[in-house]
Amino acid sequence: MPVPLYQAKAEFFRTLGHPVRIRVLELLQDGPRPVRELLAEIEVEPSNLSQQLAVLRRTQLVTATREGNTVVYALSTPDVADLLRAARRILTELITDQGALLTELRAAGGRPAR
Amino acid sequence: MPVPLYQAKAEFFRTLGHPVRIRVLELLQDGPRPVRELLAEIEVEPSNLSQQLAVLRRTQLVTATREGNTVVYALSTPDVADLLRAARRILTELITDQGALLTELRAAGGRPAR
DNA sequence: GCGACAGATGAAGATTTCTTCAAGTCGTCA
DNA sequence: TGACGACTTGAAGAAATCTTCATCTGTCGC
Repeated sequence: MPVPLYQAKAEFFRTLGHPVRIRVLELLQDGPRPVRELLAEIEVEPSNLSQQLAVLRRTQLVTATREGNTVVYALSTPDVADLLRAARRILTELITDQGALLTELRAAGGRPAR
Repeated sequence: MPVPLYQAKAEFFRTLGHPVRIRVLELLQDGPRPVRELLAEIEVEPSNLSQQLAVLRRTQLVTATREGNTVVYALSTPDVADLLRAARRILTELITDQGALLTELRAAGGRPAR
């Protein structure tokens, strides 16, 4: 094993661990988009967006194609969408659980635990 | 929106972005385990493992229960396993694609691209 | 109560990752 | 050809994350 698998996984998740990168991936779920459009929807400076796109390119999560004047980005595999869906599911669950716990605590008249 | 959703997602993925934490989650997929066992399977100092477990606890991905002498950790939801599976799928695909590309390049007699 | 484990926590220096700014590349159109 | 628009790249300071070490808490057996 050249690079331990669990380390590759960790790196992979770290790639997803950035708000701008997540937004890009979510936007690309609906199909390819030129940088210009990404830029219009994400509040960030062009050079910063470019840096984040570079990270996504390096890890092969997206592909970039020059089309004349502009550059179009796309997900390199639709599996990414599955992953984001799975993440959303967990996140939703964690958040509602937290909410439920909070409600329970308040109902019990308790002060914040611990 | 208190915390933008895409930021919560990013934080969530960042939590997964550490080799030790990934290994812990994978070990816990097969069921709850005491720290002692985790420590035996992961090469890391006790205090470091503890730090990483604390991160996982903070994000509610795992739960800890004291059982007399030892502390037992468990996944807080089986969805985590799904997520890891989805990640594994993408990773496998990316890696085989890379491998295929490499083979292709070599077959074409090319020197390493770029 | 004491001593010995099993873990957790706090703090600080070492690393990584982010953001930003200046400069660079590649097309397009006059 | 030259100027401009659309991105990209490199570099450096700022900020977040890691690792490690010393210390602390909770259990058990004596």
